Amino acid sequence: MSTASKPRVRFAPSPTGYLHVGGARTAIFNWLFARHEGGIFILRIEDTDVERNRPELVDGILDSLRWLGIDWDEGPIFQSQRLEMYRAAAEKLLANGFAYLCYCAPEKYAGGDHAEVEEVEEGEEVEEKKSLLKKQRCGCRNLDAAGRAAAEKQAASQGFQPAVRFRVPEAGTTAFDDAVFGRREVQNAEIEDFVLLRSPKPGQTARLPTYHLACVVDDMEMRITHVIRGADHLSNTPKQALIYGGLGAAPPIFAHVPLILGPDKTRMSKRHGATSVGSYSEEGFLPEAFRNFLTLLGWSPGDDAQFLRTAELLERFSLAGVSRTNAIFDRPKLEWFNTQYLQKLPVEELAPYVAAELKRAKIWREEWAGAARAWFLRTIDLIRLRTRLLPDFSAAARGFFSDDFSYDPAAMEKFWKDAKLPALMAKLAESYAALAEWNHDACDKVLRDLAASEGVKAGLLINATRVAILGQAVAPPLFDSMLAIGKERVVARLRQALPAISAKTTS
RNA sequence: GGCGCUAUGGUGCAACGGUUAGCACAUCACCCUUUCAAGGUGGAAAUGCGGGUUCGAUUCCCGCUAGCGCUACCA
Repeated sequence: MSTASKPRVRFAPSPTGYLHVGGARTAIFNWLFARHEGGIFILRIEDTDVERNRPELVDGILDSLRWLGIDWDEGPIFQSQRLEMYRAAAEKLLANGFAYLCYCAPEKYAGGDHAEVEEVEEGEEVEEKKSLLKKQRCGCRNLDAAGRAAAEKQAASQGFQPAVRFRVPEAGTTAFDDAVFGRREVQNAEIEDFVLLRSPKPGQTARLPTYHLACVVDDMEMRITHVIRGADHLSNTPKQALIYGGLGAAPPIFAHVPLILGPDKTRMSKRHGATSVGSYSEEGFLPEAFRNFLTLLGWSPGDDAQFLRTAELLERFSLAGVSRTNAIFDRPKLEWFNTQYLQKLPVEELAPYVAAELKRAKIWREEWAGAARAWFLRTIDLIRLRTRLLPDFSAAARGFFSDDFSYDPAAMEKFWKDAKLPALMAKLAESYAALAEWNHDACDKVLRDLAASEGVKAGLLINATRVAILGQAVAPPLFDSMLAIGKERVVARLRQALPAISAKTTS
C-alpha cells in the first residue's frame, strides 16, 4: 500500500467548553475510520476565536479523549500558532481575485439583518431585490479605484484594518461529495460573501482567520482526505468547497454525521442532564461501554449486533453504515450497555476500574493487588451482577471491602421487624462462631437447622443476616457473601448488629 | 422569513421493490428465586399524511406536514 493512499482524518474541537457527547461521537467515528483503514488520525485545536477560546480547557478535552480510549497520531496542533499560513492563503485569494477587502465595520453585519444589507446593493436590478432575499454582497466587493482609495484612506485615519471576504460567484452552483449524504449542489446566490480574515479588534494586531479559512487551509496542509464531522456543518460546506477552488485545490471527501439530540428532540443541552464526556466518567461508566453506546448512535454495522467491543468496532466500522437521521441520546440504553460490560468483561479487565473506585472511596488495600488478588477477583465476580455503575462497588457493596459500612434504613425496616429476631440472631451468631468448617454448605446448614428447630422460615434468618453483615437489603446470595467476608468478620458483625436489631424490633 | 437535510414502535438500529416488517433498550405479564438483580418465556407497540410509478411499495418520484440544521468578522 502506498503511503499516498493512506486516509488522513482529523478531529478538530474548539476549546470553548468540555468535550460534548456529540463531539465525542465525531471523534470516535474519525478514530475508528482511521484505524479501520490503516490511516492517520490527527488532533487539531480550533482556537481562532480569542473571545471564546479557553486554553485551560484543552487538557480536559484531551483527558476525555484518552478516557474514551482514543489515541491520535499527530497533534494536537493549535491553529493559533499557524496564523501566518491563513494570512498567506487570504493574500493568495486576494491576489487571484477570489477575495476582496471589506472596509465595513463588523457591527454592520453582526446579527445578520439582511434588510439593511440590501441597500448596499444599489445599482443592481431593483426587481430582483424584492423577489429574492439576497445573501450578503458587501458594497466593498465592487469598489472602483477611487472608492477603494477613499475607503482605504478613511480606514487608515481611524487605524482600522479591513476584513477579507470571499467573492462568491453571482451565478452558477457549487457542489461537493459527501460519503453520507451523497453529492450536494447549491446555488451560489444562496451563499453570502463570508469573511475569511477578520479585521483586528482594538488592541490586536493579528488578523485572525474565521473557521472556514482556517479549516480549509489546515485540511489542505495536513493532506486530510476525509472530513468527518457533524451534520451541522453540511450547510456551510459549499463555502469551504469554494475556498478549495480559489486555492486551486481539490476538496476532500466529506462525511457529515447526524447530530445527537436530547430526549425532546432538541439540541442536547444541560437541560437534558449531563452532556460532557467527563461527567459520565465521573458517574462511573466504563469507557468502552460508553463508546459502544455512542458508536451505535448514527451508525450501524448492518446487522443486529450491538455488543461490540473495541476490536469488533475497529473491524466493522465503515462510513457506509452511517445514518442520515439525527439520533436521540437514550440514557437508559447507555445504562444497559454499562451493566452489560460490568457483567461480561473478563474480571481481570474489570478489576482496575474497581480498584480505582475503591481508591477513590478510600477503602482500597494494597494486598488486593498482591497476595489477595484471587480473593479480590472472586469478590468482584460475586458482586458485579448487581452493579450498574462503578460507585456501586464502594457503596452498596462496601461491606465486602470495609468494616466501615452502615445499615441501610430501608433494609432494617424491611428485614429486622420480627420480634423473635433478637434471640434468634444471638443464637445464630454463636452457632457460626462454633462452626469449624467455613464453607457454603456448612453455613447454609447451620442457618437452616436453627430455623427448623426454632420453627421459623429460613428466609427470616437469611434476610436478617444479610442486613447484619452487609447493611443492605440487596446483595449477592448470602452464603457466597459470607464466604467472601470470612468467618471472623461475619461473626463479629452478627454480634455487633444485635443491639440495633433489638432496637428495631422493639421500636 | 430564506435555503437545506431528515422522516420505520416511546428510543437506537435492520429490512437497500416481494418478509407474518426483524433485533435491542424501555414497558407489561409470567417463570426462576433467601433479597435484589441477572436470565428465560410471552404481550402490547412502528413504516407521518396525500398523490403518483409499478404486477407489487417501508423501499423510487412529487406535494404537504413535522423535526432538525445553516442563514456571525462562533466553530
